[in-house]
Amino acid sequence: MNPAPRYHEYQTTGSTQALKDSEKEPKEQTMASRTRKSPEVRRAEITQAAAHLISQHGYNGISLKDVADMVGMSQPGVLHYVGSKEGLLSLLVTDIYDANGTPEEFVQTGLPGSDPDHPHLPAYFDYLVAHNAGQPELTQLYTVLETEAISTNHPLHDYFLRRPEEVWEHYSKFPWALPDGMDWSRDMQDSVRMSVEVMDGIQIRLLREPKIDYVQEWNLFKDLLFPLPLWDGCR
Amino acid sequence: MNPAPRYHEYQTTGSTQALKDSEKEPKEQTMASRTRKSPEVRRAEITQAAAHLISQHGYNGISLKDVADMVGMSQPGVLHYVGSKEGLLSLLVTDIYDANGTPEEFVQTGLPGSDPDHPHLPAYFDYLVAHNAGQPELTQLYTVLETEAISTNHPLHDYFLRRPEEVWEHYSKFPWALPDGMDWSRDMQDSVRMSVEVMDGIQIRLLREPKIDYVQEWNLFKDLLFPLPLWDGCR
DNA sequence: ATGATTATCTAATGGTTGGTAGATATGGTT
DNA sequence: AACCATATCTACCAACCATTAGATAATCAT
Repeated sequence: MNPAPRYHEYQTTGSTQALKDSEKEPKEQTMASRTRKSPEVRRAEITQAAAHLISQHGYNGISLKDVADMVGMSQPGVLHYVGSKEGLLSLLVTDIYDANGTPEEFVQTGLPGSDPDHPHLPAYFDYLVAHNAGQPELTQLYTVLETEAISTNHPLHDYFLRRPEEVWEHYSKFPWALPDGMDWSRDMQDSVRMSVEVMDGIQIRLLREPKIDYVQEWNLFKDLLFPLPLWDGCR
Repeated sequence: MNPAPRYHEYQTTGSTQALKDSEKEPKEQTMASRTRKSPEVRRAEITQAAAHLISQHGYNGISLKDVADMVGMSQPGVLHYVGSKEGLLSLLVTDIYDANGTPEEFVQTGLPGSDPDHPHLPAYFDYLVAHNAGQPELTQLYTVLETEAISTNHPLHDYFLRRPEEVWEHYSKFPWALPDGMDWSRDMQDSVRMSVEVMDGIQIRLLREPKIDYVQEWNLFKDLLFPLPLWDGCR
């Protein structure tokens, strides 16, 4: 009994992993039947599993085996799609990037009570916060990665290092509506930077007890950063 | 040549580590001479090395070997002091804990212009921020750990989860001076929570380009969170 | 049906990891 | 000078890691 496994016999994975068994996909696999899916579907599954695992354990905290287990295939199976562990992260980032909206989307769409030609910065932040609040896992993923990327040899180190400058330049491309007498480059640099800091701070707080509401918390800060008498006509 | 190493021959460590060679201690070790130090000194060296490495790469991002290399001894040598990798983290935390001041220190010491019997919350935050700004490595260590501890199986997970409540209870023990008509429990809960969020947000931003000044940035927020007309007499 | 393509697998490799066992040498005490 | 306690080392281990090589089977086009 229990002979040396013949070549094409499948084996149940007996993991001693940091991953809790309850977290694994219930992909029972019904022994000896390979399920073959289209690359698009598989890539999506892998991305989703990676997002879930990395948002919880960080990039350094997971292995390709963890992802493979969750998606119900072997570790080299995953590697076939992502090329390397770093490839997994790249795939994840680019995938999320074009699946989520940027300011353009907001500017085109607009928000109730805002002039599409002259969007308001605080209104956009409202939109952004609501968007993030509705995707807690992705938001957590971002928070985890942005701190993990402190390490100079982390694949995303440079990306996050340059982030503030990139954010500012990106925002500067839009014709934001401002209170009378205010100048974008002169007066809004602090506001944008501080708003990002606030959101990062709230996102850390979101992971703690007792729970708070992202939107509600942001509104408290919004009243401070964009006070009503001044921004009355622009909110 | 290159015979099987005899038992008591020392060997130069040939690492293929994630740790840059330039980061290693220049402990040349002059071959075949064990340097024996007092446990207190060694423990301090280990703590310092761990703080440095973990603040940069996270707990998951380093190995005991990394610490050993930096401190100039073998990996089991380090293990002799910390017992396990988790023990290293415990040692680090408790060590930092009693090496750094808590609000008590401030309340006793006071600050220029503040009544020792009735300290002011914004004044304490000024002190705290200045303290943290002066210890960038420890501050970064805190930021890294608090996000890494998102993972439910991270040794510090529960600690950070409970942090907000603990902070509030701790602060609530002091006879803070408040503006007229204000009640600590009723009116200051938001301020305390938001201040912590702001500091966490700033500390993330500190790791990015272009550089900002912690104290200066905090002052911007302080003016918003503790506005002058109201807190005039308490700052 | 046949065959090409390729998604997926098993097996194996070289390296690192945290941790253990036991030898050795060092510094302080007698 | 002899000795003890222990700090530190070398050697070893089992587990895990990312990655490669090559076999196999599922799907699709013909």
